[in-house]
Amino acid sequence: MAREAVAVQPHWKAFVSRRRDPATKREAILQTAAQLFLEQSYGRTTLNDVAKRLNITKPALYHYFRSKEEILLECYRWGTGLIEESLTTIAGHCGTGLEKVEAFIYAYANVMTVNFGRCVMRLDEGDLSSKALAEVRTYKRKIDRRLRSFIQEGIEDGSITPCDPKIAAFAIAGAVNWICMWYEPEGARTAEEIASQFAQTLTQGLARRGRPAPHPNGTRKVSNRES
Amino acid sequence: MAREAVAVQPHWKAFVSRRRDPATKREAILQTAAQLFLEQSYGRTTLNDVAKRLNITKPALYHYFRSKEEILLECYRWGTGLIEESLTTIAGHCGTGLEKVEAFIYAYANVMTVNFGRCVMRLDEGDLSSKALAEVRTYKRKIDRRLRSFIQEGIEDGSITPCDPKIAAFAIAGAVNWICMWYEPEGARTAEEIASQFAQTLTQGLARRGRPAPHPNGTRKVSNRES
Amino acid sequence: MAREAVAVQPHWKAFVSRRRDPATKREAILQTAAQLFLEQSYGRTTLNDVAKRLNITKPALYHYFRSKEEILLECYRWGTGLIEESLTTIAGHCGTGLEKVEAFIYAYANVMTVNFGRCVMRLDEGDLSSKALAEVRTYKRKIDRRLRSFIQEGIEDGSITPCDPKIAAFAIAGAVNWICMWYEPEGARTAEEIASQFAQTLTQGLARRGRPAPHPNGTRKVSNRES
Amino acid sequence: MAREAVAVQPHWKAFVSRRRDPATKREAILQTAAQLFLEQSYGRTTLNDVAKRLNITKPALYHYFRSKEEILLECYRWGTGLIEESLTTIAGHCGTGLEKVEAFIYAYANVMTVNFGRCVMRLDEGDLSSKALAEVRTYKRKIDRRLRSFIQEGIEDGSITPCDPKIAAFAIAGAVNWICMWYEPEGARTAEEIASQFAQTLTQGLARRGRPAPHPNGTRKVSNRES
DNA sequence: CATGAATGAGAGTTCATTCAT
DNA sequence: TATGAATGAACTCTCATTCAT
Repeated sequence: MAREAVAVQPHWKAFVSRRRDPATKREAILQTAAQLFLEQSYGRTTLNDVAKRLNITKPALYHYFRSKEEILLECYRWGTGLIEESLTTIAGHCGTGLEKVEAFIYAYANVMTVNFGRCVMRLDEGDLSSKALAEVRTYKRKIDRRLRSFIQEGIEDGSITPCDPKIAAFAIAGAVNWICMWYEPEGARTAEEIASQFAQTLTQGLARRGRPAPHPNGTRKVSNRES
Repeated sequence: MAREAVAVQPHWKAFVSRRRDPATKREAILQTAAQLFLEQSYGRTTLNDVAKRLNITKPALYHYFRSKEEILLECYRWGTGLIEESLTTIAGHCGTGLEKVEAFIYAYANVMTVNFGRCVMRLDEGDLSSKALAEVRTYKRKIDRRLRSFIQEGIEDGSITPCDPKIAAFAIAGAVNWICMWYEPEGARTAEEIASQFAQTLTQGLARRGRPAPHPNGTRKVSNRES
Repeated sequence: MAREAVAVQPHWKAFVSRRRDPATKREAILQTAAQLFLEQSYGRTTLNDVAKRLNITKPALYHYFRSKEEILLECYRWGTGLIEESLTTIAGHCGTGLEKVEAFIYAYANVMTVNFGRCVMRLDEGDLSSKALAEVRTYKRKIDRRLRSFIQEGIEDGSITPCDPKIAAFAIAGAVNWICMWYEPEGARTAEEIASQFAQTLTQGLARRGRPAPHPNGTRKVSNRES
Repeated sequence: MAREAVAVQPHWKAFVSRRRDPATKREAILQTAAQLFLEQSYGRTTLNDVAKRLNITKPALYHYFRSKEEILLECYRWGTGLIEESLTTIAGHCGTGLEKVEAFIYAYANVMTVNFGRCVMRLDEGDLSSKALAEVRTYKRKIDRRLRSFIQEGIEDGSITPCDPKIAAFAIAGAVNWICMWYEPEGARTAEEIASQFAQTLTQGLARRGRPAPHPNGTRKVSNRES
């Protein structure tokens, strides 16, 4: 993957020669910016930081992007693009609703471990202009709707326990989105391990199967749901 | 609760009289700041914004806080305080591990619907100085360990399916934390409804009980984990 | 006049004390800026130049004006204000059209010798935003219409030779506006001398009275107006 | 005239073929620059703007001109050249001083309707380096002296009313220079119409002939200058 | 105490100008 | 030759922070 290649060969190498593919340079800038945004927050990342890490000067960035915000927006676009891509693949595959949800969790979890994916969920939307915000919101809503539709399918085909698809989708999305907050590329678990464990936990639930659900007495308000 | 009172009586009223409890004023500032941080991001919120909304002047803020960052840090402290409080209550209660987890979800979900709680999870930690960051991280870690210990208890007392408590805790925490991203005080669902639905979904899982777990063949990457 | 007072006591003195009339300071800034705009052009005048000449710092200017352009616009407003003022006075006075035109020339010429007046005519309108430009244009058009109406009156009451009021107004306005280009406060002629000579030249014409006016017959370039 | 030809065939066409007279290209650049300087002011016109309108790249400009300022200076030179040209012609023609002044007005007015001429009078001299400024001032002074000498001649030969030639020259020059501010090539009046009307107004004056000059009593400040 | 005024440091952005190909 | 890429210098503007009253 290009991503890996770039990781191996640091981004600033894209700028050693003047005659290098501009698209490569553009991506190098985005990668670097995304990383810095995640490390220090968008607000504290200056264009100088970005430039310095790429061994170029600040105005050089303006050959590739019109403004700092455009860089931010492109990170969002790239990230949501990654997600949509896998969603489309999943939606096309046959399978029960539950299977689709599992596949969603798996794919999504993987995206959350790469910088662009993390940007989408971690960066503060308040830093986008209202126009850009609208665009990003549209992407996110599309993703959310997809997940809900999978759950709905599952309820209809009997693979998923009847529930409010909206809330269930939020729970799942939340769990998976959160990965971007604690995942560390150098950490003990691979992205795949995390992804499959998440699929397991969220679809099967925490409660032990084969015995009656426990009596939730004592827990103040938890709805009684046992048989 | 003070919080509710303040909501009814807007924060700036705390400053109408010179003879008002300084602690009240301090809290009013924090509440206002927290709200603005959530609305516009920390970076885009100026102390002028805060002051203006409170009908006071900027330097007046410096009577109550040493710096902008201190305000931010106090928001974090207040939010984590709310969480710890309920955790201690829960830990003291008897019950199975699963029950404790349920109670945790319920309590946590509620905290995520108030501004200070949302700040803890939504604001970008990159805006904290490294010292303050260390402090906040300590709080968060403590919360995370508590949740893991509940899960561990549950595994040991048989109420929870054997699993990696770390990952399970992340899944649950993620789902619940995410509430702060989409919850709207004026929305259709009350905080309590959300909380109990979440407890349900996360403990029981999505998959329908009483039938064999579905065959996830065909779904590209989902690891085959049953039988 | 305030203007004179300020000239005697240099503008930066307005800033020696922190507690000075803000309006005075605002005007001091405007005066200084106007002078610099005339000396170096708007584009080459930096806010630092303005600040330095006033012995204050750059951001202090932003206490009194929202932007550099606002300073420019205010110069225009002040200048056009001076003109309008005298126009209104003149219009009210009785007298033939020609007398009004003379009075106009006289008053206008005087305005062209003070900085704000010079700004109105010398600075490049291209440096105004389109909104501000519209405003300024409105002012200028009003002035122009006034002059034309005086000429029209004169034609009607017989004090002015029949002619196209539009062109005549342009000729007069041009001659007088141009003063701002060559007038030097320290120069040999006082503003009043200039003003009255102009009134003379423009109303009576260059040509010696008492002999027939020459024939400007349609001849394009140098008219051959023989013997 | 080259000027006309270029107007018909837009300037950028000069660059369609590589084998084109470099002088033609140089002029095309100047024409385009002059136009932009007049449209947007020198300060706001970037070399990119110029290049874009000519469909060439920015560094290409540097083949023909050493710097942006050189372009500006060349515009001035071209414009003053046009004026001098006609002045020499006029000076050579026999005729009274008044006739020469008329011819001057006529010729000058025409120059003020073409871009290079307008540049000379409209652009802010503050944008020139001091060296270039000195050069331009020399040109302008020469023109001014010429006009004054015509007036002086007229006074001596009796065709012009005795007056201060300096002031009179300023009045005339001002009126005519100002044309560059309001003249629009597409406007209702042709350059020639304007020119001859101006000659009329300025030489004959506004005041109606054949009756005594009016009594300017009542007009506040007008000096009483009649007998 | 509280405030209007002021500041220093730094951000994003622009642009004339020059390499390097 | 002619150009895309890069730069350095500068400018406007912002904001947390602190005097001075």
